[in-house]
Amino acid sequence: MNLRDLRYLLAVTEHEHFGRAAKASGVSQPTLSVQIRKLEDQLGVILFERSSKQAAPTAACLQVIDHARDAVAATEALLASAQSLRDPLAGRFRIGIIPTLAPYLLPLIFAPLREALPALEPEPWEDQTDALLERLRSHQLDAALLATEVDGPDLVSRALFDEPFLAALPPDHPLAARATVAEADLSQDILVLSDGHCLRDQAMEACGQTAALGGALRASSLPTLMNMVAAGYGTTLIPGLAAGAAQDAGLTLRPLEGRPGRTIRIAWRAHFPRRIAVEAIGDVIAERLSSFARGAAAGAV
Amino acid sequence: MNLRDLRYLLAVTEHEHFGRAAKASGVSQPTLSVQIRKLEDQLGVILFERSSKQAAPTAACLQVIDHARDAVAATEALLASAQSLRDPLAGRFRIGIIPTLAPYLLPLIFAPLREALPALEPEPWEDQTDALLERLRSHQLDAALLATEVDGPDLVSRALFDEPFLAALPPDHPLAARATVAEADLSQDILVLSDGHCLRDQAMEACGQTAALGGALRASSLPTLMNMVAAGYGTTLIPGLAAGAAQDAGLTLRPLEGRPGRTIRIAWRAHFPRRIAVEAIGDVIAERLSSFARGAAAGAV
DNA sequence: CACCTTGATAGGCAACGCCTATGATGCGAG
DNA sequence: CTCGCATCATAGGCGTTGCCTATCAAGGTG
Repeated sequence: MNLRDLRYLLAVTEHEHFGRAAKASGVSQPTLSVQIRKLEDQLGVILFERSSKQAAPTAACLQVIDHARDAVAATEALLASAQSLRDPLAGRFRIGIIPTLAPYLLPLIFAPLREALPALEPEPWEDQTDALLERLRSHQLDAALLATEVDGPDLVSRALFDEPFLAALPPDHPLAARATVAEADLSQDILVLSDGHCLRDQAMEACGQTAALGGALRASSLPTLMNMVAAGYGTTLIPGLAAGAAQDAGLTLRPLEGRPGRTIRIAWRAHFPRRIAVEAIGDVIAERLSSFARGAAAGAV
Repeated sequence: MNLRDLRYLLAVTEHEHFGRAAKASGVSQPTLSVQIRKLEDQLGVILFERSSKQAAPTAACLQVIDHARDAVAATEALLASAQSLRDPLAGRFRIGIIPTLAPYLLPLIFAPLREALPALEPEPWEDQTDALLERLRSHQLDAALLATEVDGPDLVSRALFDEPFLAALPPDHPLAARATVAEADLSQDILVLSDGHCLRDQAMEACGQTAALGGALRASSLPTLMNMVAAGYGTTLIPGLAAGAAQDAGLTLRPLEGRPGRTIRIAWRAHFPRRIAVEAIGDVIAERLSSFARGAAAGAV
């Protein structure tokens, strides 16, 4: 059975006339006769009572036609639904973002995203790198903004911008007197985030593996960490985009010698079909952050 | 777009795997690949994210698939509905019956009909001949039991049995003394039915056109007519099947000389597709009434 | 590095749907 | 009563489509 046949059935039922139904369906009358006849054979039921005047739907036809209408309506709804999904730059887009980036990046890119991709409905999802990768691989996310390279061959990524690290100090800390700070100097009393944050690993790598082992306090979030530094418990290393928040928290910031930092990347599944949307989002973020990267580089000199 | 494609879509979505979906659909994997690809082109939407491991439905696919399910379900409902309508001897059968026949015939044929055609659901409709013919022509009836020939070429009929007329008299009527009655004798004080009843015309024809002109009383139904006769207002002519009811009403019945009567026919549209059901019903009625016809003939001797 | 699995592609074949032309039937007007 | 005009059905030819098998390309795994 074919949807075309059901449309023919609806047409003949509506017109009660093969010729007019054929014209309305855009086919010839014999075509309609043959197809309706086939349908009748398949169903084992006479659908129309033919006479030289008209083709009257039988009771069986009237009982069957509601289902035909349902089927045709469903396929038309399907088509309409597909129509609205055609634009890869439109619709829901679930994007994961790591916690040390989300609160500082999202406010910067919301407006540009809305302007560049007005039909896109980004749904941010904040979690740590491993969780994001798992959700990405299980199709629960469309893309993710990370500060690390992605492994496996099933995922690919593209660098969007470099985010320098800054030394964050209590205002009365000895290092606050310097214009720039060496990473090694921080390692003495550096505080880091709790397990799972990529920033924790990056900070420890930048300042030497043994750093922070003495610190029993491990903040579960960047704001917490900044408050702990402000309270004088030690120093830390913060990503550049959090500079404003750090200053609001009363921290003193200093560029790091050698300008260490992390690269923010957008990652997606290699076979993800809306790659166009991924690239477009990447473009918007890279464009928006290009001035930031330059400014940070300038400030570090 | 084709229903087959929608089934393929459902299969791949269910299995998330082209090979297994192909096997489940009873086609080869390339067939499925090509058809799904075509569907994607038609819809302008990527439905599956292919990898070497699996074919994961995209968000667009998941949004579209409900409609596909609806369409497939509707066509299956259609098929099931048609299945149940396949037997022309099953289901509703709207049969018109004239009022001077219905109350006396129906009790006789209900049981035989039920036995011979257990799946048939007869729906009797009682009305006068003209109304029945109109409803028959407008497809509001499937067949009609009449006492007249049908005109036009769009209707056909088949005789089922002959129903003799009987003279119905008040017990104290002079004619009640005779064993048989001549029609001409009745015309003096015959009472007839109101306009529209074919029995009225037949009675008047049997007894001469001018008969009953003097009678201002024209009963609207046969029971009324019989009661009027019983009350002594005159005589009448009743169809044989009503004999029992007439006797119950206290009338004296006498055979008519020359054994006039009417032929009960079943009529239907020439193109009516359930002719088999019509014939089957006709067979049952003719069979049931064959003994009656013989008995009536015997009684008239 | 070979092998296995995945989905995609190519070529050939049969079936199907469509067309035009024609037939059969019924109805109405002259 | 017959001719003409409707109706729907049938026949033959043609192009498209869907399907198959065989093969390819890519990824992952021993």
